[in-house]
Amino acid sequence: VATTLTLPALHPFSLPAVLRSHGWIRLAPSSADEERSRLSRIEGLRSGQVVELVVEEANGGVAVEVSADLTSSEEKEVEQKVTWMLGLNQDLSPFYAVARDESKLAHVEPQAQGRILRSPTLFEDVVKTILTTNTSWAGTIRMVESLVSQFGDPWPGDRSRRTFPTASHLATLNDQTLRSVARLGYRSPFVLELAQGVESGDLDLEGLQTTDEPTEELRERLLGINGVGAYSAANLLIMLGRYDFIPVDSWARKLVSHEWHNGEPVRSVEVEAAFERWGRWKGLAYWFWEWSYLAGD
DNA sequence: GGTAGACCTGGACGC
DNA sequence: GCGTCCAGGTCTACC
Repeated sequence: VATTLTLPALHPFSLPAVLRSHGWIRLAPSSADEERSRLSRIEGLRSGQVVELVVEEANGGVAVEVSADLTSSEEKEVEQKVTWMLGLNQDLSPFYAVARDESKLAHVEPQAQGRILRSPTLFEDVVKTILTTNTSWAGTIRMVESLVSQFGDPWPGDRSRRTFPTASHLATLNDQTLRSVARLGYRSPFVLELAQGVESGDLDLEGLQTTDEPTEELRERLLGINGVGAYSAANLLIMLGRYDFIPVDSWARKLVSHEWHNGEPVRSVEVEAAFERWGRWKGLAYWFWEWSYLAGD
């Protein structure tokens, strides 16, 4: 460890809660220990330097151990990336205020749930989201791992560990390579087109992290990406801190079906309707709901 | 504006 | 062994 940065977090904060927020932590180049108390990730900086970041909870915020000495601008970049990934500055108190009176959500505040793990760039999250569609979770893990191991930049400390590939690198590939090497199947042209759009500047994904435009317009932009449909757009909006839509997939339908419809099949309208009363917190209420199906009732 | 059918891939299942 | 199905959907072509 050459550099240690400490970053504050808005209270309440729990690193394990963020790392458990969904499966993202299991996708390369991120990983965690068994207890989900420690995040490790290989990250490429704008300077070209590739580092390992190890994040642990400390003093109500986090301590970030970096494998190399950093310039001040590199330090700032790491701070920004980790802050975004973990949502350190997210204020969820309005959500907690409405969640207190709902027994199925009463756990969120005491357990500091509500932050959802993000990738450092929206580009990476869009790619990963596209790679969750119409496949099994094992398939998603495999496809992401292929992209990283084939097209990521190696970390000098252990060259078998690599960064998530940049848009500019992926943009140079062709459809056949993504199919035959990374085994992305029909998703290959989606990922390629996305990378090329970002690389050319036609698609300003990273600007969406901070835009204040209405959620509906943001959603339309996301839907404009080939390969991103209703589910993916809702998923990405949640990562952007907009909770007005529910990412309805087969899993969501199963949960809602067992929660309120006796296990009978439900459509997406039923899923949406079930959380309508949560307004702008709809997506979070869905995400952190204490499902009876999972509790084994 | 709503809905069949096709779509890569690999693992699970039936026979 | 081999065919079929389908998994944390989306696009296109039609109504």
